[in-house]
Amino acid sequence: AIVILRNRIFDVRRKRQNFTKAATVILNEYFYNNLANPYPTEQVKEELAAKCNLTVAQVTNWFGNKRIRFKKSYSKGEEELNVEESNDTQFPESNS
Amino acid sequence: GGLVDPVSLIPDQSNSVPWPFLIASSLNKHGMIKTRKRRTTFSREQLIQMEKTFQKHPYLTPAQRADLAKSLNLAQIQVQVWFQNRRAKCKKTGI
DNA sequence: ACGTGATTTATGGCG
DNA sequence: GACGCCATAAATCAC
Repeated sequence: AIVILRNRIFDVRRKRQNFTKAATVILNEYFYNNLANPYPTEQVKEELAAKCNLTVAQVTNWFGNKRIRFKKSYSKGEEELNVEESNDTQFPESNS
Repeated sequence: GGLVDPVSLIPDQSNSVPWPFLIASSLNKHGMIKTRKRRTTFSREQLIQMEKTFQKHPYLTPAQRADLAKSLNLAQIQVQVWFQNRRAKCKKTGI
């Protein structure tokens, strides 16, 4: 924890490194065993984090990325849901 | 002994629809599915100005918000949301 | 160049 | 009812 804080303060930039194979296995196991509801509670996140030797924030990020990427890969190749698009909600444009 | 295809680990629930493949979308006033605003990436100047303002006042009054939005050519809601997210980040990093 | 972990806009719910 | 916070979606960044 202190190391993390020091890294922040001293702007220690290091390469983003992937999680260990073991950690990925544990996270995937939970994800696919709970596909109907892949939203671990705070407590479960803590348990997973401990088992994986990760922070809770990292576990949260992992599930966020996993959900959206799984959904994308799953719906890829599936038939399009025909969704009515409405032009009636317009947003203010911003120069970006 | 190779790796198992993760999808084969999916428990047998093929007759029930798993998770958000039935998404509860919100509807607009006409009962149509509302389209989500595309995520815009703010310009460097916009970010610099908002950050500068944030350091002075993490919470904006409506008047300050209106002025800032106007000067950056952003919608007020975008400025408002940016400050909310900025506060959340502040809290997350503990700074 | 891509994959994957992290960060940035935007939404809905709740207090 | 406007506003803040939270968890999250989805796009984007960046190693």
